[in-house]
Order: sequence, then structure tokens, then C-alpha cells
Amino acid sequence: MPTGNSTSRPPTILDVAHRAGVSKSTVSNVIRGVHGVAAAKRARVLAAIDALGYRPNVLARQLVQRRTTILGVVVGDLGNPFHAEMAKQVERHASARGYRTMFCSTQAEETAELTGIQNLLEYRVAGIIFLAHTGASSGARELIEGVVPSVFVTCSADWGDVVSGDDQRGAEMATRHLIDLGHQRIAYFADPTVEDAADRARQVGYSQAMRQAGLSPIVYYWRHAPDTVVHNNREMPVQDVLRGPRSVTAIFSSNDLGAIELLDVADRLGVNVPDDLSVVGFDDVLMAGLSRINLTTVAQPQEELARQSLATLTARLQGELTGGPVRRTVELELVVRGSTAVPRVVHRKAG
Amino acid sequence: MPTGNSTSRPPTILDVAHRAGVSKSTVSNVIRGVHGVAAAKRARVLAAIDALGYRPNVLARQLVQRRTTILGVVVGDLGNPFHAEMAKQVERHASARGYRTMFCSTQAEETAELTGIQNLLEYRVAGIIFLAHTGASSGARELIEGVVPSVFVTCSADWGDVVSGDDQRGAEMATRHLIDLGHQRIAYFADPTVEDAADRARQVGYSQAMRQAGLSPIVYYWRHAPDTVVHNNREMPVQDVLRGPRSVTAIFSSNDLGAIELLDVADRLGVNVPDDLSVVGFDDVLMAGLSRINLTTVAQPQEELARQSLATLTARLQGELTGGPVRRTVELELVVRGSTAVPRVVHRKAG
DNA sequence: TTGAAAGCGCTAACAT
DNA sequence: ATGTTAGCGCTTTCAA
Repeated sequence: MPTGNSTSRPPTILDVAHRAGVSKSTVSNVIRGVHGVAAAKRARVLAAIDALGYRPNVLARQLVQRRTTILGVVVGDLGNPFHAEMAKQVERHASARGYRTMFCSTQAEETAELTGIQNLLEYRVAGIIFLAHTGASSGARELIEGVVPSVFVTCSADWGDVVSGDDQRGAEMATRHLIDLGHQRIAYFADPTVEDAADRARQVGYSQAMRQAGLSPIVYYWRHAPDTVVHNNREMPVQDVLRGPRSVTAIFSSNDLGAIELLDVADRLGVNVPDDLSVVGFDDVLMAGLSRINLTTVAQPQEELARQSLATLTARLQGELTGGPVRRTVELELVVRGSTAVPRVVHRKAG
Repeated sequence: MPTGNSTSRPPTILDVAHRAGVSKSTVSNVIRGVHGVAAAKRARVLAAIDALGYRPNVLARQLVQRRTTILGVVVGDLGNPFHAEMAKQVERHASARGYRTMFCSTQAEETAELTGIQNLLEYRVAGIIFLAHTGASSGARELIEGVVPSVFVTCSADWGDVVSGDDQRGAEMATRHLIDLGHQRIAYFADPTVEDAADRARQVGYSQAMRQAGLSPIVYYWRHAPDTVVHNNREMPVQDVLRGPRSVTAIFSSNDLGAIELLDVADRLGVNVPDDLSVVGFDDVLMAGLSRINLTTVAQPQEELARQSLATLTARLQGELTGGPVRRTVELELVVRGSTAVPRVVHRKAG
């Protein structure tokens, strides 16, 4: 039973050694479980550890070993349910593999990301997992490359390992689903919070599916705040896309949050989903499954993504994986719910 | 410009000293910004630091200082949007005060919490912030008390500082809102993911408001999975509460997630909200504000909660706050949305 | 103002 | 099988 002495400093390995009447190496050997410590001594050491409430100082250990078991996790916005869930899964898998996680939140600001990375590096993290990355400048690369391995999950950089869903294929599935339902005027809505690389891949998948069906892609870049959309470098209100002469019968949003926002706007405008407008999202966040949201979406296997990223990173750390960046892609799945339906052609003609 | 030498070990303070032609103490003085280093030497040191790409090893520093600037954060479930947002705010405020955060996710399991705490302690965290706490045993207390200060945010323990919303008052407001609308059969739904202490306080607020209005409290403990509810130690399907002879006209849920689940069930059963059933939540998570959810709820000021917790913890760390546990309470606010309305008395009578 | 030296708590040779 | 010793990279007296 530990002496609840709150004023004294935490006991060290030396305190244990003294109490057990052995050298500190022996204590160290016991702690690290190295073979070849006499049973009697081992017992005495264990007893001393228990009596003193001794807890090894990981900082000291990792200082001499010159490597930590801390993993840096760069996360964009924990307020975003997709990111939060990814963070959770990453923490879970890291923890299971004996690593601790040090989070650094960037709010998609590059300066925040850069100072965050510096902090992680000062703690000599063993590796860095990017759940978001603003690849605006080469700042991150200059800080990290050749120092610690890093893996980009659901985001991308050409100088590190990448684990992500098959965005292009996912977008194709989503788009084809809408085409198969009979839609022809199908727009792609790019949400600004989606990573550039992912957005591009999804756009490619969308455009290819459209062209293969003889349809022309229409891409909108969404600014949520004033419910405005940018198309061909021109701003216009979202409502003009949902109604009016430029209106579409279906929208594929680059993520669920954008899609849900779209449902909100549609509701306010009296545009009925799915009768007047079909909406498909991307990610399959928890919210999407609520009966009131009921969003058709492309599901990302977050658990699998986290698993793969940790497998990749630990492989690098253990030297099992060497050489240039690898890229792992996991399968996505279309989850059909109630936000998509056959277009109401009659209405179109009448309008 | 740093030499991108990927094979060499990171430069140490000694490398910098050699290159600058000074002693390592001088380098240390420059790094820590202590006054009284000759301008010329300072410049040489700075140049050497830059040339080498030197980055101080925080582990080494904190080993000699015998204290870290790492804060442990015990979080229940990052998949829960309320927890995720709290985690985000806590990270933000910690970071702003120069602390790093080490997360440990517990999934409401005590063993996970306990091993998590041990890990944090091995890293010699300066303090621990609990965003969730299973106070089942005294395990956590035995590990932490007298070792590092800890603050319980939105949860509770009698041996540490507590920062939380005024749960009782919040529950009173919610209940009174329903009473004022004319409801009489108002139930309290306890969601299992809400911390015990918070749940109790909310129940008290609810019960008091009910009794003051001459109404009798009805408390249900909810098991989401099989849509079952426990009342007076007897299990029954939720639908029996929404319809049937035991039905109520309003429900106050101990959190938003439970309330949203309730909306789902109501939708499935064809029970109209708010006409047939008014629902009030607690927390005001992002989802609650979606037009399709539109939940009346008691808002927790998460940013303020995080701010206060960090203020409290850092005050302890700097010795500005000493003595027994303090308890800080922040004001809550009722956000009236579309899930509550005057009860449809006609319907009641007819049913 | 600067440098030398003694640790912080631990691991990992190396002796014994 | 156990103890001795030399660091890990840094801060912090203490002298000079």
C-alpha cells in the first residue's frame, strides 16, 4: 500500500533499490521484465515498489533510449464529428499498440499546424499522424521529413505515407447511384472543410461518372456562412441552384456536413428532399443515420482507416517498412437512405 | 537553413555550443531568454541553432525540472459530440496557456480509465482534466490524490476541483418551460451516458420543479439498444411511455443524444413532435440546432467550462489556489426551439 | 558575463 | 545473477 505522502517527491528507482536492498540495475531489470533475476530478489523489489507506490518515470526512460512512444496527432477540428471519430479510433489503436497520443488541433490554420508540429517535435514524438493537413506551403515537410515518419489519413502529402478511402471510386458510386435513378442535372458541391486532395479525387470520380453517362459535370464551391456558392469564379446564392433556371435535381456533396447543411437550406426554401432534390453525402457520420436526416452517403470505414494508419506507422517505426512513401487505399461503400429518389420529371417540365 | 540530414540524430545543445564556440550553459541561457548574454554571443548562438535546425528536447528539460507541462485529459467518448467539443475547447485553452494535452479515452470503462491514468502519471503529467469519470471505485482517487491536481469538468468527484454547469437550475428551467406550456405528465429520461453526479442534479431540479407545480415526477432510465426503459426497477418498451396508458405529453431528457434518439423513436411510432409530444434536451450539441432536429434544450457554455477548468488547474499548479477542492458553477441557458409546444389537450382526452 | 560541474531518473553496457 | 558505471540532453548552482 502506497504511503499517501502528498508532500514528498515521487519515489525513484533508487528509493526502491535501497528499500529492497539491491542495486538500481536489479530494480530496472525487474521493471523491464528481463530474464534472470533471482526469485527472492524479484519479490523483494516488487514489494518495495508496491510499498513506495513507485511509478517509473517514462520521461527519464525515453531520454536515455532516445525515442519516445508518443505519437503526435494533428487534427483539424474535433468539433467536426468525422474528425472526432477518427481521433477516437486513432487513439484507441495507438493505445492498443502501447503508444500514447499527443493531440494538436489546427482549425485548418497553417500557422497553428506549424507551431503544433514544432511542439510535437520538441517532445520527440515517434511519429505523426495527420488527420488533416493544410498543404499550402512546404512548412510541414521541412519540419518533419527525415526527422520522424508521418502518415496522412484521409488527407494527403506526397512526402509521407497515405491511408485513405478510395475517394474517386466512392464518388463514382455516389454519382452513378444518382444517374441510375434517372437524374441528369447533378451538381457536385465542394465543402471547404474537405481536404484538397480528397476533394480533387472525389471531383474526378464524379466528373468521370457524369461524362460516361453523357452528362456534363457542374461543380460548385460552397461557402456556408452566407449560403453562397461559387461557380466558374462567380458567386451566387445556393437557392439559385436549388430552384431557378440553373436548378439541379440532385447534388453530391463532398461530405456529410455539407449535405446536411444542404438539407437545411432545402427545408427552408420548401424544396422537398428527395422528391424535388436528391442529396448524397460523403463520410457517413453518426448524424447521417438519424431518421430525420436519413442521408444517402458514401461510408468511410473509420475503424479500418485508423487500423491501417497505425499499422503503417508502426511498421515504419520498427523498420519493417522502409523506402519511399506508400499509399494504402481502403474500400468505400454506398449507403442508400432516404435522401435520394427518382427525380420528379413532371415537376421539372412544369418548372 | 537546417541540413536535411535524415540519418543523423537530432542536434543537442552541445552541438550548438561547439558550433557557436561557447559553453552549453550560454546556449541554455539564450534558449531560455535569460538576461545578460552578450549580444555578439547571443547572435552566434542563434545562428548556430538555425544552421543546425536545433530543437530543444523538452523531455530532457522537464526531467531536470522535475515537472512537465503536459496535461492529461481523460475523455469518455470522443464519438460523443458533446465530449468531442469539450475536448477541443480544453485542448485550445491548454495550448494557449503553454500546456500540451495527452488524451486518454475510457469508453466509460473503469479499467480503461485506471490504466489510462497510470499512463498519464508515468509521463508525469502536471495535472489531469476529467471530461468524464466513472466514480465506481476509489481507484482513481488512490492513484491521483496528493500526486497531481485534477479538475472534473461536467462530471464530479469530492476529492478534486469541479467545474460544471448549474445542472439543477438548468433542469428546473427545462421542466418549468414544459409546465408553463401546460404540460402535466412530464417524464425525466435518464441517459446512461450522462455522468452520475450530473444526472442526479438534473433529476433534483426536475423533481423540485414538478413538485412545486403540484405534479408528480416520473423518472425513466433509458437503455437505448433495445429501446427499453426502466421504471421502478421494471423494464418496459419506450413506446409504452410515448403511447399507451402510461403515456406522457412531454419528456425532459438528461442529454441531447437521448432526446434525439427519442425523436427518432417518436417518428417511427408516428407520434408527432411537438404536437403529441414535447421533448427537451440538455447540452445543446451542434446537431440540436439543425432545422430537422430543432431541439429545445439547455445549452452548456462549453467554451466557458473549458476556460474555467484551465484557470482552476493552472491556479493550482502555480500555487495560487491551495486548500480543499473548489467547485465552480457556470450558468446554463434554455434554448427554445421547435420540439416543444402546448400540449394537444383534445388529443389527450380523445386518446 | 561566462564556464565547469553536478545532477534529474533512468537504461545499458560492462565488470564481477 | 548482480553491481558499477557511464551517459541520455538538459537546467542550475557555483566559481571564475
